[in-house]
Parts: sequence; C-alpha cells; structure tokens
Amino acid sequence: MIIQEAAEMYLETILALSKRLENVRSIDIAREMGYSKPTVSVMMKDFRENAYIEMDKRGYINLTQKGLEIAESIYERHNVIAKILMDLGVDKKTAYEDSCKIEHHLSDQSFQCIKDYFFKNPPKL
Amino acid sequence: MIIQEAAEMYLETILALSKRLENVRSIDIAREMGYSKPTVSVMMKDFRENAYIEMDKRGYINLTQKGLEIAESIYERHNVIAKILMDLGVDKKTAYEDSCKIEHHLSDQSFQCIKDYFFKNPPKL
DNA sequence: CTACTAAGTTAGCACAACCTAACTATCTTT
DNA sequence: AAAGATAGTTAGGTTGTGCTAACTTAGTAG
Repeated sequence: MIIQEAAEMYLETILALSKRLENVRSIDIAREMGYSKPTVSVMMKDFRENAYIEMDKRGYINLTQKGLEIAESIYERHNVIAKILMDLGVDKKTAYEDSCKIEHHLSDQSFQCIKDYFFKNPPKL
Repeated sequence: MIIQEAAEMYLETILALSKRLENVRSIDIAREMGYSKPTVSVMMKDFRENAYIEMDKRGYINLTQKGLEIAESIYERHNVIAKILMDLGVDKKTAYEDSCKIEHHLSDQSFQCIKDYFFKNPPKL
C-alpha cells in the first residue's frame, strides 16, 4: 500500500484526535473529517491490513509505529507551515487550510529548507 | 466544469508549449506530460466543450481568454514558487517538481503573502 | 425480554483521471 | 494507386476515494 494523500490525512487526523480524546473510534474520524461511516470503515480495514493501526474489540484505534511515524511527520508539517503562513500575514483559518493541502506535496528537501530559513530569519511584522 | 488540479496542469502545459512551439497539438501535450494520446484527446474534448481552448481543423490548439487566464496564473505561481525554493537552497529539479504540485493548493491570500514577503526580504545566501 | 440507539460493516454505485486496443483520417513516399 | 506513418478518436477497463442503503452487533432503557 503506497501511502497517498488521503491516507496521510486519515493518519494525521487519528493522531490529532488521540491528543484530545481518551479513545479514537471510526465514528470520531468520520465526524472530524466530514466523511460517512462506511468510507472510514473501509479505510480503517485497509489500515489494519497494512499495519498502520490496530483496533481492539471495542473498535478503539491506535496507530502502530509505522502509522505514527507518518502521522507525526505530517502533523509537524501542518503546524510548521501554518505558523509560517500566519507569520507572513495569512489569517489563521486560511493558513491551516492551505498547509493542510500543501503538507502532502512538499519534498523533504523543500520542507527542511523552508523550516531552516524561517528558523534563522523569523519574519518580523 | 470545476477546474481541478489535473485541468490546471493541462492548461499550464499548453501555455508553456505555446511559448516554444509554432503550434500546439494534442500529441505535443501527451509527450510533454507523459500521458497517452487518448487521455489528452478526451481532456481536450472537455476543454473545447467548456471553452478553455479552440482547435482548428488541423488540430492546432489555442487557449481562449478564459483558458489563458487560468494558465497564466498557474504559470506565474509555478515560477515564483520555484524561484523562492531555489533561493532557500532547494535544487532546481526538486524546486520545480514541488512548486508544480503546490501551485494548485495555495489560496490567493497565501500566495500573495509569500510573494510580497520574499519581494521585500530577498533571502541572501 | 423487547426495543431502541449507536457503531461498524458489506455491497453496490459514482466520478475523476489515468490506461490499452482498435478504429479513422490525413499526409507522404514509392 | 498502394502502403506506411502520424495524429486523433472511441470504447472499455482500472484505481483511488468518496457515497447510500441495508445489514449486524452491542449496549441501554423501559
């Protein structure tokens, strides 16, 4: 299973939910992302089969090491890019929306260069 | 027809090709983008029906005003973003590849903020 | 116990955007 | 004129990612 944009979004959402909920279930993901139950259910089946998550008998979802690594990398990108956009004057909502889309398309090299540059040269408004 | 990422790529490619070729044909687009002839043919049919391009009897393609506006906006983004990435230290090939993907996902607001910032604060290596 | 509700799953569908195979049309070359 | 090459089109298939309808399963409330 090649991890594609959609899959990255699910993994990131699971990580984000796990930071504010006791347990993460399919239904929580569906509500968070605005998708139907079956859509999420099918994707979680895929994730189980490819060992990105584990699910217990109650349906509580946990990221495996493999899943967590991807989720965290995307999650970091999301926040770093959103912060930079906001520092450049973009409003919060737009900054988060845009970074949510961009985060999947940046090479590691570009992300690192952007991160390094803005770390060394924080924009002053 | 909602212009989606794929459509934007075709329009941008037509514009780019028209800058270095006398006439642009479906086959030129197919070769440039690495797609099959039928794939391009079907998309061009769609473009004709939605007035993004015009095609004469010889199959020569020209962007309409509507098509040109989209193509130019994407084309500008591509070059601006690629230049910034290169200024930040990303190699040329990666910079072009990444900007090619990002260009479709940035809001006007974010693009403008990024452009303004780097115009006022050109990175010095 | 029955009935309701909530969560998860299965089956089947839709759409975008790619593909190959096979056809047509046109132009060139002999 | 016949044959070959090149370009475009049509038909039908595949994959990813979403949907609804309808089912199952488990927990809760009367």
